[in-house]
Amino acid sequence: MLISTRGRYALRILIDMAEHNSNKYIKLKEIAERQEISEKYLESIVKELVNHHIVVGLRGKGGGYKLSKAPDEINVGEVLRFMEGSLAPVACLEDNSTPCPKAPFCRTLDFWRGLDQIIRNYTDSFTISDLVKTEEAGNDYVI
Amino acid sequence: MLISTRGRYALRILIDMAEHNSNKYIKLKEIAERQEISEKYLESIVKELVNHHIVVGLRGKGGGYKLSKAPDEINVGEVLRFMEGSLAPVACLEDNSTPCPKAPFCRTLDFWRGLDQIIRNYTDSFTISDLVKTEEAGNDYVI
DNA sequence: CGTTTTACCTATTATATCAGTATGTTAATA
DNA sequence: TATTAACATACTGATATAATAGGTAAAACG
Repeated sequence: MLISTRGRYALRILIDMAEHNSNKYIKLKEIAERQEISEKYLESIVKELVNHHIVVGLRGKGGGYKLSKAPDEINVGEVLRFMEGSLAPVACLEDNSTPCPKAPFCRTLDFWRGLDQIIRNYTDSFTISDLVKTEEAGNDYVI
Repeated sequence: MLISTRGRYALRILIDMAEHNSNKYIKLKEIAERQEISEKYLESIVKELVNHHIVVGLRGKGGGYKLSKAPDEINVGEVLRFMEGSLAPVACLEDNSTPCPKAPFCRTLDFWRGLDQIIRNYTDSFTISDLVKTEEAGNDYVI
């Protein structure tokens, strides 16, 4: 049931961009260094964020990436869903899945539907701005 | 985020046993035929159910497996958790995980904790008896 | 007693996905 | 025209999944 690095890193990229948001383009190299993730690997992840119009890229000097909308307009569930392909717990609940012939007799289908729904509701209730550091909240854990 | 066949098949085995519960031992071959799953593969799954005292086995003629407790005493979340190893969405929330040094600054930890919790609450709210066919409910889907 | 039956035990394997690396190309700026 | 940084494509090692194969132990039956 683990969320892969693609989904997790995508959130970290977006949070990083939201926290360093100055309307300028941010180099991927900067993000990679701050987040301690391979720049090359991040490229493949940012590519998807660009394809889904969550961020925009600009090439050349002074280029980089920036958010294409406000952090509170970027839905966490949506991002996770396209980065992971799906968040459904079983294949038959994924989009574009071929209808299961056993569905009419399936004892577990409603259980899985319910699980799928609560995951959907929960993840959809967050935006990137909900995950961004506010004041010094992040240090409350330190004694 | 997919639940593997081990978790799904385990539920199907338990539901099958609950529906054919006559206090007698049921041969794995029967279950394998009804569920259309390889008997050999089911063996490795039932083994875990035996280890966790959910079912008991008896060898020889007239042997097989039966539930070691009533269906309404078998918790779905518990079964899924030990069959899957864990249902946590991120490794740092799994049992016995080494503490993450970044936890104090992690922007996403609370989000993942919340997700883990709703999955836990939901799956723990079901028992096998909730999944068993009641009357002809399973055919309600058929027009 | 010995044959059948069925659970139990220990490898081995094909396939796919994950997580990343490597190398090169295009476009924007200075 | 050189530099910068995004964009594109191909490849790779490791790991997990979903099984299969082949055997051993114990309970019943005749």
